[in-house]
Amino acid sequence: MPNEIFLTMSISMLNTALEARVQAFEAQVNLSRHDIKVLMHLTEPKRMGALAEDLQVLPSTLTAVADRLEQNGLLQRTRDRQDRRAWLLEVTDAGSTLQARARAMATEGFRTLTGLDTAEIETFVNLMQKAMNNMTAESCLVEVKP
Amino acid sequence: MPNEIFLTMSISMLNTALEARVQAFEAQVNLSRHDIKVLMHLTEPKRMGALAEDLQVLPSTLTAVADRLEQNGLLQRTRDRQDRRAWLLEVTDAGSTLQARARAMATEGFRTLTGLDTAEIETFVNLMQKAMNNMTAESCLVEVKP
DNA sequence: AAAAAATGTTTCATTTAGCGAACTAAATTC
DNA sequence: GAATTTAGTTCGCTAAATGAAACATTTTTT
Repeated sequence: MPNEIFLTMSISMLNTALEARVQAFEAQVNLSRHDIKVLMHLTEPKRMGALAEDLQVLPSTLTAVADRLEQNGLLQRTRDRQDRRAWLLEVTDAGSTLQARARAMATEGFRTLTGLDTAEIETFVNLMQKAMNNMTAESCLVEVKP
Repeated sequence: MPNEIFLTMSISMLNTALEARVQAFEAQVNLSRHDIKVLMHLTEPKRMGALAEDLQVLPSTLTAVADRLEQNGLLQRTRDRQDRRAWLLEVTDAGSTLQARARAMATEGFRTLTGLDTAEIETFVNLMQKAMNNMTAESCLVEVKP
């Protein structure tokens, strides 16, 4: 099996396992794992469109998610002063608290699941940083559009 | 941001991007990307239950997928001689051909998307091998069950 | 040996998540 | 100023997954 295929399949399986581990947390915070994932991507205030791009979904997909997170007091929508069509999504204090809990859980989960040590994790980070840079700089993502 | 969080998010984004690249192929072969993913996991004959475990879904999820792949002549179901309740899924010649095409496409896609060179890919494989071994040996996957 | 429990897969109703066209309002282009 | 494009929402639709129940078979218990 070519290395790239092994990696593609392994990445998928690891991703699935990491997402599955969010299951217990879902019940605790009354959010779906997709909602949690969206919240975790809000490391800074972002426009709906930019967030959709990050997550590679259509903006219409995020409307309901933003509604739920807003209703749960975890984020707030504010108009972008530079373009009154646009909304900025910003995490609230409650949202930050939840993000911190989710990060702690995910950090521990990642280690438990993969069994990688600190040096290996740093190597992994270097590889993924290069991959992420390549994905964005080269604009070789498949653009999500209708 | 802790390394583990960066990795968790990057793995998710890379996985999404890899899956998105299957889109053109879907139209060519008249299968959904989920069907293609299931087919690609059949590197050897497997039981429905084992395949479900690999993919971390319930067996009921795979019934319709197996139906479509069988109807397309890409796999066949045979009874497991060791347990007549169980079905073995085995890729047909046509299925192997499609797998080969998908592998070629995914191999090229992986390189293009990540920009990683051969040495980096080998490092990545070592890390992922350790992670996969840990995931299965430690039985620390969240068991998928109703 | 018979009965009970467990397992493997399917069926089918339900839920969830995403798409995509159409819409409104705002910005940009001509 | 008018036409075109963009940002996000609405809403109908589809696909994918769950999960309980059913059936057949196997395994375990009595």
